[in-house]
Amino acid sequence: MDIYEKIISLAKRRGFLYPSYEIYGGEAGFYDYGPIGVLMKNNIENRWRQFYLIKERFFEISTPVITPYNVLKASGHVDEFIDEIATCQKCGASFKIEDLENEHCPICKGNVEKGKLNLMFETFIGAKKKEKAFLRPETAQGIFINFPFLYEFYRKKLPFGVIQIGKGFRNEVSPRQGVIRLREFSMAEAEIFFEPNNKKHPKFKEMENEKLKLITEKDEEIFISIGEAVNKKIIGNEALAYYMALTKKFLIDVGIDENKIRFRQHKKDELAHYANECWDAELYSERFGWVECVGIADRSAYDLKAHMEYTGVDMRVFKKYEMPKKIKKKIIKPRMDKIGKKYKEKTKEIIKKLKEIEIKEKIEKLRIKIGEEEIELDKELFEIEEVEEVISGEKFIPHVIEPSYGIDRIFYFILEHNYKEIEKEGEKYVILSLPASIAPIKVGVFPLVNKDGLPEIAKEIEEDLRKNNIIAFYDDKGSIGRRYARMDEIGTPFCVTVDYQTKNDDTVTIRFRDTTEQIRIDRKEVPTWIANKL
RNA sequence: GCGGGCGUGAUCUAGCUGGUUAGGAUGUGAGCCUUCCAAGCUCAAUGCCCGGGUUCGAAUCCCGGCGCCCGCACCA
Repeated sequence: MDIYEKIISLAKRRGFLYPSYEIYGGEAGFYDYGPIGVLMKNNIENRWRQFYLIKERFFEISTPVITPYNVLKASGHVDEFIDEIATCQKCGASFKIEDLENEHCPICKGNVEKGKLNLMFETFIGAKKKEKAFLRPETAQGIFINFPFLYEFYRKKLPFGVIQIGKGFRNEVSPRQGVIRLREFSMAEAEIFFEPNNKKHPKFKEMENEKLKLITEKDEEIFISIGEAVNKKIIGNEALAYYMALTKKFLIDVGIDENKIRFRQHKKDELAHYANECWDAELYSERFGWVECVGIADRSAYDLKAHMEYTGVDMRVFKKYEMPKKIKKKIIKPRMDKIGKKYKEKTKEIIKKLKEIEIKEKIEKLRIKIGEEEIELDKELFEIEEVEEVISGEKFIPHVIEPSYGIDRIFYFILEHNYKEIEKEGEKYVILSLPASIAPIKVGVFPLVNKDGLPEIAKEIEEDLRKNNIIAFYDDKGSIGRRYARMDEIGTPFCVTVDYQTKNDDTVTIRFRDTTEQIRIDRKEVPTWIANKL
């Protein structure tokens, strides 16, 4: 059995993960989180909030999974997600149609069959009059389309960030490798809006010495501080670099092995349609090699611009100059009475066109195009006037930096990186060395033996811990060693044991998962002691 | 999606050249025992992925589906 098989087996046996719909034969690309798995997944997401909501001061929103057609048409997903593919009927190989030179398979010259590959799940809104829709392929669009509200909420100041944790859906061609490639998955995304020419982060100074292992676009591997990487223009801007370093900190915090993290830059041809620079945090698996778990992308103005063009809603922000600029310019003042009389219903269109024309020199005649028709305006139909205009600022579409985390993959890697097998009296013994903050169950509470009032005291302690919002687990089955082993296997960091000494001096032992060492403390201090370790 | 391998209680597996009640280990439950690391004893529950075919008879052979794994393709 290799590490992946061991983990999947453990995960199923101990209630972390179950294959979805198993009694119906299973469904590829879907996994259920069991009782222990949900506790751990929630802990990962809450640690993520600790970083982004608490420390970065971003607010979280929650938007629908079902997304109308137009939204994803505008964002480019409808066109970019539905690939035209060709499949060879002879050898079975598939190609993108644009890679095909003629109607024959480039490998075996067999005939090809053309078809569509739809990566988004389709659905419909409404029972009678059906509007086409999709399950969202990313949570980000929900944030972008709320930009005008959010900009108002943040009192019209850049930069600001908005986060969302939720489900995303991609109808993968062939999902495999368990929770690594799912059709329905959890993602945690932050969208941070910047002025296009000022992608600096206020806390960059604190982070600039953080070192990252980078694989650049040219496939060079370097170990470099983010400060230096930005200086040398290896990473495009401070904001990207900051969130890369923050991502590393987060991953280590939730239990990822520091030596198994690297950041790989997307090459030009693998960039998503919306991104102009992207770094993936990749984690190393003994089974799968390096796997992308976080994408940190500079999406530029792509999304806001797309929604603005599609809906006509202004997604621009206004920035005041420090000193208002005064400029002189010539404008066209149309003689409305004359134009109206001459062109009647076309007047509106003509005025609109005139506003777009820039005047530099004196002119006698104006030529404009309305549809196919060319119209010439004589000089008695307009006047040229020189005016002084005060411009107090400018409007622009903000740029977006987006760290996007695949929660399920991180979940798997935490298990893999913390899975330890040791020998204990000749037998295989499994310990999951999860960080206390991530551990599904925080503390096991046991009576040393099942008599003489010890179980009652242990139950009181468990109750006491739960009153303090600590997930504690009471167990009196089997021997004490077996109970410790059960807790070690699901990563419970501490076990409290009530013994005969407890009856004399009201102290209990606390046993540490990774060292099996024990200390003795007053039983009343147990909840506070545990809480301080989480 | 194509090709190959595989599918036995919750887990790991024996059986698979067709033939009694499908065997073991781990785990689980009940009870006994037990003064700190998967001890022991007694008892119990839980299984041949689904469907069709061949046959007197299928876990076993054949076909289809589903799932898992590997390779190719795909992974915005």
